[in-house]
Formats: sequence, structure tokens, C-alpha cells
Amino acid sequence: MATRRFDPDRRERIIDAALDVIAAEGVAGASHRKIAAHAGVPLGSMSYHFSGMDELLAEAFTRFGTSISDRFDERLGRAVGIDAARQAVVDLIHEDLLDSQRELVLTHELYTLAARKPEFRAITRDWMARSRRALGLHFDPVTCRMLDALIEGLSIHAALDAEPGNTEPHSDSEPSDSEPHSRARTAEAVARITTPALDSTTPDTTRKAAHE
Amino acid sequence: MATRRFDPDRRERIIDAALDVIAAEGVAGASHRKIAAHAGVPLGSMSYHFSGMDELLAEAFTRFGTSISDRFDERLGRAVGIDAARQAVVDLIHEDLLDSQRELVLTHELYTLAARKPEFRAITRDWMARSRRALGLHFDPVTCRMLDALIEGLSIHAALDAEPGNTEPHSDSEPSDSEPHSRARTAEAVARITTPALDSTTPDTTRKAAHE
DNA sequence: CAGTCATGTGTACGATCGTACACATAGGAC
DNA sequence: GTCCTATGTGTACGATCGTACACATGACTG
Repeated sequence: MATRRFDPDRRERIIDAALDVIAAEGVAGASHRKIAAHAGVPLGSMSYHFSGMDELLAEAFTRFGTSISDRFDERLGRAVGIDAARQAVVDLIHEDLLDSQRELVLTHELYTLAARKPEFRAITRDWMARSRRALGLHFDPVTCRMLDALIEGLSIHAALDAEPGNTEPHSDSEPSDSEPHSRARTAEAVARITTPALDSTTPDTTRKAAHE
Repeated sequence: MATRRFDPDRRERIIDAALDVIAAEGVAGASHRKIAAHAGVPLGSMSYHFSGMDELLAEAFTRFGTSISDRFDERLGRAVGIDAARQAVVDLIHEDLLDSQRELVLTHELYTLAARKPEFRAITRDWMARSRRALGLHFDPVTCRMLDALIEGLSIHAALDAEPGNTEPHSDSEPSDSEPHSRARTAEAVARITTPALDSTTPDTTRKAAHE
């Protein structure tokens, strides 16, 4: 049936190239031609493998979301006990999320698409559902949502609060920002969000029941 | 000195039109021509008033950030006492941030630019600094950072977790999502993040000293 | 009133874009 | 070997883009 001539993973390479080009120049700056050139395939291949830019973007960002989720799962899967889980979250933020310009850019490009087009919102929704499922190994569902949102916010603010000059967050008159301080503040935030408020209106269990 | 012929706020109208076009079609889909058409000015006006797209984008998003910050300031400025402040934050999220598709889209477009280009990061940095200053009327600096990040994360996740079909968040097997429940969860999250963890390593005051 | 200059506009050019479609070519059937 | 077809490619077209630049024109000067 399949009589692929050669290079059966052309499609995959095109998707990889698309992510590279988008990371470098944005969805705005990405064109069939640039992606084709970067992947080393002829222009005609683009329309042959993908019906249009939206299909390519959808596949590319689906792959991107999956690969991030995999790391998320892995870190949280390894943790045993609630303290290790909290530490895993801190590590995630500081080691995985904050260290890669590429991932920062791609994440925002995806969010921008998702904000406007429902078909991309399906991708972000699945990604978030996976994140919460991973957190659900250690925390109750309500806490998972809050914690997931906190992770998002801390990552974004750390990245977008950086000095225009370069990558790392800036210090104003405000709390100083050497790496250890920054980590400690993240740890404190994670501790707070995973600890029920005293006058809580919700039942109150933060940690998951022992089984499962 | 100034001998403006007529229509002295051409520039302003162009900036407004730019935001409209970007909200509708994204930075990717915005062109000098479309913006000019929407503003009702000739194409030549674009290059006359702005050196290029980046200058226009920078001015447009600066205005956008300022207008959001104004509302932020206003709500927090009106609150007296820490409980009112917490309530103001909840209201902010549910009434200002979640209700406008336009603002959601523009915010992400800005973040995407900021993720890639330092000159736009100056805009996000100022915006965040203003937010923290407003929160600083009621909370200590460390809490301000955490709370600001939480607000960001909750807003984003609420918007991007929506059913592909439409605007509002979806429910899975997870916590249900009618408006009052959603608000209560937000309130709980705000309460948690503004309450120091028991085993805190940081000194521990959450509320600001009485004076000022 | 005439002259002059800052202010603003219309048009045309070269670059780049996505897509369609006629064509090439490898691999299996016989 | 010879066909035949699924698979893949090169090219050319029309649309759209940003920008440059020659020109128009209102408003002040004298």
C-alpha cells in the first residue's frame, strides 16, 4: 500500500523546522518558504504534506505541548511524598521553564494563537489537563488548579520582568533576585498555595487521600 | 511653532486603529495598509507618522498597558483594609480580566512580542511594576510578587482552558465551573497566596505596616 | 497678495507571500 | 523489459506587503 519513495519522515522534519523558524522569527515571520528552506525540502512539499499553515501550526504546537508535558509528568512522577512534590514544582519552574528562551517564545506564540482561534485552544486545554493530572498525583483537584495557574504566572512574570537588555529578571527597589533568593521565593509561593487558608470556605484537604 | 494643518490627533487614531486591527487579526495579520484603511487615513500617513511597524506597535502596546494598569490602580486604590483588597483582586480577575476577548488577545500579542524583543519587554516590565505598586498599597513586597503572578496565571488558565467552542472555561471530571464556584475558588487561591506558610523561611508579615 | 516651507498624500517599485498545476520519477505488476 | 500509478517537485501567477519619493497644499511671513 504505502509506496513512499524515500525519506519517510519528511513530515516530521518539516514540523521540526517549523518550530525552529517560529522560535526564531515568530508565527508572524514564518512562511512556507522559510520553513521549507530550513527543513531542506522543496517548496512544493509544503502544500503536499500540509493543507495550509494552520494545519502545520496545529501539528507543530501539538508536538511542542506534548514534549513539555512529558517533562512535567516525569518530574512529578518521580517525586514521592508531598514535600518532594513541592520541591519538584520549584525545580520545574527554575530548571525547565525559565532556562529556555526557545520554549518561552514558543509558549507565548501558542497562547496567542489559542487566544484567537478555538482550534488551538484545544491544544492548550489538553496541555493544561495533562499538567493538572500530573499534579493530581500529589495534590487535591482544587489545589491542582491553583498551583498550575501559579506555575504559569511565576514563569511568565520571571521571564517578562527581565531587563530589556537580557534574559534574567530585574531588581528594582524590590526583593533582590540572585538565584537562591529567587528559588526561595518560589518555594514560599508554592508552600502558600498548597496550604489551605485558615478561614477556608472549601472543605480543606490539601493533600490527596493516601490511596492512589 | 506647530503648524498642524488639521486633524491634530491623526496619530492617536492610527494607534487606536492599530489596536483594533491587532485584536481582530493579530500582529501577524496587521499591515500598514489595513491599519490605514481602518483609521481612515491614506497609506502615506503611516510612514509619515511612524518610522515602521515596530514603532507603531510599541506606542500601541504602551497605551494598552497603561489603560489596563489604570483600572488596576483604581480598583485597588478604592479598597480599604486587607479583606477589601483581597476582594478587589478577585473582582479584578473576574470582571476586568476575564470578560474581554479583546484584552485577552492583545495581552498575549504583547507577551509574544516581549518574549522575543527586548524593547517590548520594557513595556511589560513597566506594566508589572505598576501592578505590584498598586498591590503594594495592601500587601508586603514578597506577597505582591506572588499575588501578581497568581493573578496572571489564573487569568490565562481560565481563558485558555475554555472549550474550543466558546469563551468560558470548561468542566471535565474536575471541579465544576459555574460562576459562583469559580469565584469562590479564586477567592480561596488569593487567600492562600496572601497567607504566609507556617514553616516559612521568610520573616513572615503578610500585611503591610499600618502607616503609609 | 505673493512667496515659501512645513505638512501631508498618491503612486509606483521590488520583494515576498500562498497556492495551483503541469510535470517528473520511482516502484510494483505483469 | 514495459507500463501505470502513487508520490513528489518546479515554476509561474496574482495578491499583498513596506517603503521611497515626487508632488500637492494649507498656513504663515512680509
